[in-house]
Amino acid sequence: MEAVLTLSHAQTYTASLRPLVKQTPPARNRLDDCLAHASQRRLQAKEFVFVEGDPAKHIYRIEAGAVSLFKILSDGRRQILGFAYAGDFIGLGLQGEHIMNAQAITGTKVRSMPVAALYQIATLDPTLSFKLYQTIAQELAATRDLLMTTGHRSASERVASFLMALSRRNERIGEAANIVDLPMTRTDIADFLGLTIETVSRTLSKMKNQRLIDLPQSARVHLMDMNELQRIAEGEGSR
Amino acid sequence: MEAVLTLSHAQTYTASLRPLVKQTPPARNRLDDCLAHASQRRLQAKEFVFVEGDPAKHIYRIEAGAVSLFKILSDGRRQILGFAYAGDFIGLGLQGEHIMNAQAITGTKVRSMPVAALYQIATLDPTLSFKLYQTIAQELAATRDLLMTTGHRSASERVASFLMALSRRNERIGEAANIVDLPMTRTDIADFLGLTIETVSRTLSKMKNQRLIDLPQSARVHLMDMNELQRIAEGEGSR
DNA sequence: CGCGTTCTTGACCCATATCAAAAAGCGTGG
DNA sequence: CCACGCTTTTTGATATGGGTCAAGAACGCG
Repeated sequence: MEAVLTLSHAQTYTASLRPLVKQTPPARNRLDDCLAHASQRRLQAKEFVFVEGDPAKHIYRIEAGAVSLFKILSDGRRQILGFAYAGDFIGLGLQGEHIMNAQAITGTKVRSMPVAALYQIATLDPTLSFKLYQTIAQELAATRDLLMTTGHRSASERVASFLMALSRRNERIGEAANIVDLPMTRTDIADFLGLTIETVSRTLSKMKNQRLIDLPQSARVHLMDMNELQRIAEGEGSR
Repeated sequence: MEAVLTLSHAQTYTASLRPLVKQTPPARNRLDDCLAHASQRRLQAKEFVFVEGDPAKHIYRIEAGAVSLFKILSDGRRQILGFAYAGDFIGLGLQGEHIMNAQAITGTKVRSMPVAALYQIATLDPTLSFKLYQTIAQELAATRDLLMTTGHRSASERVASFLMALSRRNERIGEAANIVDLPMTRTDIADFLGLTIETVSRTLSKMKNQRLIDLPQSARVHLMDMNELQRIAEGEGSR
């Protein structure tokens, strides 16, 4: 438990910093201004945006691609805490060090700005502080959701709730709710949901056989029966 | 994911609002003043301090006893998110509704003050806002810890890390690190760690047989080999 | 002392992990 | 365009940790 404030990313699971951007036009403009001048970086899959222990001097906005956020346990096991996509902010640490790793899962573009600049904007626009507060509260809620998901649920429930979360995200950004892309590997999904890759794969295959989903490619899922998937995600399935 | 700020408790696992109280004498005094006048409530075991959905109008400081904080899944399963003990604050919701339940696990005394009063104190002492921010950041870290614990770990690892967390808390408040009280039931521990009561019980019995702990009473644990327990907690045990 | 609750222990079973190998993608270079 | 090798995914066979069901034992508590 670090003493300093370590809000260290703005995004897990389904949450997003988007509300911040939407709800405060002045801050949004200043942020965008700042980010427009900010340096852009291109990353290949598997490159790191930042690593646990790095000084948290910048925040990053993902322009394109996707990033996984994870911690490594002392025995080498990995827990992915969330995925961040285009439009999301990550690395929102106000001081100290990053307390997790951020790694591109596909080709990714990010823009970065110094945390100090964010501070300054927050000074100019006091509501931004509150928005930051909201963001971390949202993130806490997302982490709790994940905890509930991995704590007691079966493999089918976990996978179904993962797919439905991605579907809801698509809906939110105006894309087809019934077609879900999986830019992350099976290993990433497994480490997020607390399963093994084999179980993730088997569970998806089983859902395919049950005509709940289709898998035209391994990185693309068609949700055929979203009602049933939702029921399974909520634990009302075969249990 | 609620839109409003829903910092809804100040305490999970090992974290505590104590730093806030320690580090800001002016706020501390005002808080204490306010709490001294505040109404006290006595609760028996199993009585609720507040329930999910209640309007979050007050914050509570636990004067004596212990409280569990939990959410109920749609299928009835329960996830305990943390335990709060004397000195801890709970129900720190700034607006909206409580997003979890708080239930006494033993006879408990709490004092409450209106959230509005907290607001006022925060206005007088701007550092309090930052402390609140710290508190929620700390809670996020605690929730992530719990996620790491329940996500991938074996029963022994979970139980060991639970015991060591309680031991560290004892150390922090100046009590014997090697004697741990378990005011909560096995069911509570199980719902916290994502196990069943039988597995919790068996794991404790196994540790007793291995002379890692002693169980003079079911609610009291003597940590006989804290080094080994720590190793197990970190996943370096029999794995 | 007796009754209800909680805890412990035992026997069995099942979901998921583990180990292993085949199949499917996918980029590279000819 | 195909062939090659590497990585990722899928599928199969088996093992096992913890869940489930059941029955005692211990512990309050009136």
